[in-house]
Amino acid sequence: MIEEKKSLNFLEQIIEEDLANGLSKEKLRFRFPPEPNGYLHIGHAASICLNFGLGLKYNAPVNLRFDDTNPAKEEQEYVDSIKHDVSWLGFKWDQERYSSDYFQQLYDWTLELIKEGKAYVDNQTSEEMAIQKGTPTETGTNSPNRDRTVDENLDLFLKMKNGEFEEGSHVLRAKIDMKHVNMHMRDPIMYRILKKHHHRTGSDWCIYPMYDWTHGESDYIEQISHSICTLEFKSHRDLYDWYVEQVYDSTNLRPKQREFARRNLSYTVMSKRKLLQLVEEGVVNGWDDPRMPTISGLRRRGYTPQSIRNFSDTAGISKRDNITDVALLEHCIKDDLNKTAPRVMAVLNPVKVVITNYPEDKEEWLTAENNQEDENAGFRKVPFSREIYIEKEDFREEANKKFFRLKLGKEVRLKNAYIIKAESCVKDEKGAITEIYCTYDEDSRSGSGTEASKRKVKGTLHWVSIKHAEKAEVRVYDRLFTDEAPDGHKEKDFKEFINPDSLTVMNAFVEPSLKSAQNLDRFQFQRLGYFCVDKDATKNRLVFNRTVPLRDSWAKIEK
RNA sequence: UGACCCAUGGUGUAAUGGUAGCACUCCGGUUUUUGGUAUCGUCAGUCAAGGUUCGAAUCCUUGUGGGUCAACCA
Repeated sequence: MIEEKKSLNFLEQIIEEDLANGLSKEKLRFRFPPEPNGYLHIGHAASICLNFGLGLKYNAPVNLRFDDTNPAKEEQEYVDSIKHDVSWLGFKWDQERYSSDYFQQLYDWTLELIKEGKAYVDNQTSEEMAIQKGTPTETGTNSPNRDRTVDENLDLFLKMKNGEFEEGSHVLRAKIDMKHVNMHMRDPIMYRILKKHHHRTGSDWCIYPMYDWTHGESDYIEQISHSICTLEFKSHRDLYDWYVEQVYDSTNLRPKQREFARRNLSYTVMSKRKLLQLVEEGVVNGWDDPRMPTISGLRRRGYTPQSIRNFSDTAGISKRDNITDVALLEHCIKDDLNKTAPRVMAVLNPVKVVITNYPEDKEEWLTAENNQEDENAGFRKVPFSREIYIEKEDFREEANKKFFRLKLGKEVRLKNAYIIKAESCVKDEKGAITEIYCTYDEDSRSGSGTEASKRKVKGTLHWVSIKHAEKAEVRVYDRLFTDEAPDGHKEKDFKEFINPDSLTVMNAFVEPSLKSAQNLDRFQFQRLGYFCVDKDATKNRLVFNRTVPLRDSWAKIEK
């Protein structure tokens, strides 16, 4: 047996190294730490798949921790949607935690720090403090309040906590080093006054800890072995370590922050701010608009959890800036749906075909295979009659040999039905074809086993019987932006690249078996693509979203 | 005029001192009652220059290019 060794990404290598250096496997613990102030997107999915993937790989617990230290922006609604998205992706967290669970512990530790002379209250304006902070190339200068006595600091901090000061008037700062080369180490703010209602702690607090003071300590409290975040936090690592050092007890594990590059996707934007802009300005119809790269958008678009997980695994993890081709994501969903989606027939752009030698009042229910990629998928019945719809693009009066479809005097196979030959057509005053007259070969019924049924004809078309067809609204989506990196242009706003044709609504006809389709049911409309039922559908109105089209090599030949 | 991070085909990633591999995309062949799928194949890469070494994508130096860092955001 050949043991194929799968290569490790750089984070797994770090973990393996730690294990080799004596860290016991039981101590491995991870977390996914979203801030509940927005919806998750495909970039978050990369982080979710990474952290939960490590949990699965090492059989280690993974906490879902909401980083809720800013009551001004955070809401229960986001907590709910995040939990839904993570579950939908198929991951199970060990514990559901909130940074706000640790407010008291953080406060107690802060008192200790103040007593040790490692933190002080500053009541300058933010402008004054910003000036003293210096720049990346110039060192900072000390605050005039830096040398307050411990008693003074304790007293002022207590007053901050008790709500005796106005918002913005005082902050608590860690006393580190205003000349430090890393700006985050220049006496960072630990607490600010915010007299706001918190979604979990209500009005218990009017001081709230900042991210840096909270995150590492939360990791420490939960004993997270590897705290994985994106690269922009790299320079926070010094501070993360400094804070953890203040409370670290050597009988415990010291968490380790490591950073990876966030995942970018071509032809879209990923920042919460820009996504929000698209929603607020009505470019899209909400966070779950199927054109959005949000998890909820992808879900509504018809993406499966498995396809998103496959995408994350295939795209991998590294430390370099990247723009992953959206074609890879599309490949992953096609690959998944090809194996699982039932095939059905739908005509998006219909033209009427009359089969002149088929009896007026006859109808047949023909047998159709649900999915030839899945032998357990079974069969269904599809009605056939004298008048059917086919796609307009599937007929031409004349065409060259490369056109395998219907043309005058030539034959094609109707999928699961008969071979027909086009005899004539009718056009309106503008020259558009309105009706096609065909004859059929009665002996050629699919699956009948006759000689005629086995005849090789080059083209096979999908169709629906007019009198049995269901009407359906079909929403055909294209990429939201016309540029591969819409926010990668310094001189141009990303909205200049919005694709005006990202949504086309079509009035389609679908086979009757689709009448009972439920929200999120996924299908392959044969020869067209993968589609799923949209939440806008009702009992009396079918609505489908096109998830992704099938590969279309004919379109290429045509060019 | 700083510190730190990064640099492998068009894209995303492997190879951690010993044959530059995989996936996507593109292009072509075969099969096909989906111009789908499957399958076979083609094109295509180590940022540059030095150095160390029998041997460098890998180690060192210097460049070049890209990114990050100065919210009472996370």
